[in-house]
Amino acid sequence: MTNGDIARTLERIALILELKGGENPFRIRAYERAAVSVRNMDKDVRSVYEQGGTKALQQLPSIGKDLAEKIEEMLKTGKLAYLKKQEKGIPAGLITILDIEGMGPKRTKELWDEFGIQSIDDLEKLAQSDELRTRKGWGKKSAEAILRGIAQHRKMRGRLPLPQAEPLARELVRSLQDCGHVQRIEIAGSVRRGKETIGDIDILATSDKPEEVMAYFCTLPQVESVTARGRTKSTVFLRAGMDADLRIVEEGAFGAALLYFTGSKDHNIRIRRLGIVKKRTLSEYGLFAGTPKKKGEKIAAKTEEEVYKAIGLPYIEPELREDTGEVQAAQRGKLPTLVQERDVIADMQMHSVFSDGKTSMADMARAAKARGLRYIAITDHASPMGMVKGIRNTKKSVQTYLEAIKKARKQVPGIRILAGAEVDILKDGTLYLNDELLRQFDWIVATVHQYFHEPRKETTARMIVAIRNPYVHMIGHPTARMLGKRQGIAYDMDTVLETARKHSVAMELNTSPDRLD
DNA sequence: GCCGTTTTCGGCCCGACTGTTTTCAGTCG
Ligand SMILES: Nc1nc2c(ncn2[C@H]2C[C@H](O)[C@@H](COP(=O)(O)OP(=O)(O)OP(=O)(O)O)O2)c(=O)[nH]1
Ligand SMILES: [Mg+2]
Ligand SMILES: [Mg+2]
Ligand SMILES: [Zn+2]
Repeated sequence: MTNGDIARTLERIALILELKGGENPFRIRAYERAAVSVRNMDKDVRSVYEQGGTKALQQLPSIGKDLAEKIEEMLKTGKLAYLKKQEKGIPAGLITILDIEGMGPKRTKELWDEFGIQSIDDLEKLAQSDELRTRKGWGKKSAEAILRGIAQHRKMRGRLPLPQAEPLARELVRSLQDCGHVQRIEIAGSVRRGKETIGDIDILATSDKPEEVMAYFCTLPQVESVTARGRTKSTVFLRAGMDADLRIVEEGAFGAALLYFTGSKDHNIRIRRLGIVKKRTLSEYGLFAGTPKKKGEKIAAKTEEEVYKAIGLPYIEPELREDTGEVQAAQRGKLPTLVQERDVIADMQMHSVFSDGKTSMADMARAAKARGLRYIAITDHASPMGMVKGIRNTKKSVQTYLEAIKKARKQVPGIRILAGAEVDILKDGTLYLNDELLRQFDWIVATVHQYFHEPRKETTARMIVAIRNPYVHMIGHPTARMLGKRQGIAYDMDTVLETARKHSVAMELNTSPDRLD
């Protein structure tokens, strides 16, 4: 079980407890929080457990004694008796109904109890029939909303990788700017936080004519259907197969609203609790004295910095706002400095037309020089896989490649060009190129391109063998994952990182949009 | 179920939109 598997199991427990009803909502929330915590954690839960047992698990945020034991059971057996027990009597399809917009646990349970629906298809038939309307509280519009929700669900593409979602968000912003009544406008939510995958697009704006902008938003050509439309907030379903939310606020509350709408939800809750401690209330409208019911004067709202400052925190970068310890770090003045684009002084992973690249070595060197990079490494593929063009495991092939690099150096003076290669790590951890060939390079990037599903222990050993190879300088795209397509390979990351540190081998932070590895 | 400048019990974020509601529950951000 990976962190993701554990998170999904905890989430499932939360959903089932909600569906059954009568459960303490805060207990349900505890399962949800734990799921988010495990999913966002930079540590591998299995490694934590193997090193420190349930005691160590309990040190993890939102994991206490009970959940530590449940996680232990999951890691040991791959199953969880508690979930099995709770699941009894709950049809599997029932939980999928919760994916329909507007169908929460209460309404789903009601229709299950009253009409015996067990799946989205059952729900659809019910909403199309006259039967539903016989029940108090379920009118014509309710049935329509259900059918709309089901139609959206069937076209929904699920969480999209950031590089696919961000252009959609930018396009929406451009469209809204054309409306003429938009003053400020920002992308918020998970896109602004730079999350790897995006559930929906969130946009915040100010306007002199909010109603008109909302009407404009809901009738954009990108919009397939409208889920909710109010004065300050609307939700639409895009033809692209994803939701978009627009929030419009007063100029004077833009900072507080941006803070709220950027999230994450758990970050919001964390900083709102800091407010409560000081007898203050934080919402998207600002930081106020008093409680929600007895709200006093406004203390801060204009900018995010101002709001953070008023609750005693320095500005926290959106990328850090996941409630993974950033608030505590901020309180202690220990926030990390994030890498900026201007920090990049070299490109150590570049593919030319010699393998799967689209550009010549010389053209890339020129472009790098123009961007002010100090040096680059050409790292064409060296892979045994037939379909990958590139460097072969022969003296002649390597010679041809190195000569091409030499030629590029002559063509583009004024930037250092390292002779590198991205060499496949074979099943046993050895490299595709033999040592005699490897030693002719300046820079060796070792990467996994096959045998993705080997057992964890073997993969850990395989990575260690690769790192110990004296010719290897860097492990490229360390987990080999592809966002939305392929899970990363599983190994004991802590042990591998420790080995890499010991041997001074770099771990690449691969920023290819579909890897973010 | 978790957690602690409210420390081991008693809280747990705050507000918008929808529908059929005569006063608010459910769902969602
Ligand atoms: N205070 C508070 N804020 C919330 C809550 N739910 C959502 N938000 C805020 C923070 C979120 O980042 C923002 C947008 O909500 P989304 O549901 O779109 O979440 P987000 O964009 O973070 O992730 P996503 O990729 O869309 O799943 O709204 C909540 O329950 N409480
Ligand atoms: Mg979102
Ligand atoms: Mg949203
Ligand atoms: Zn690769």
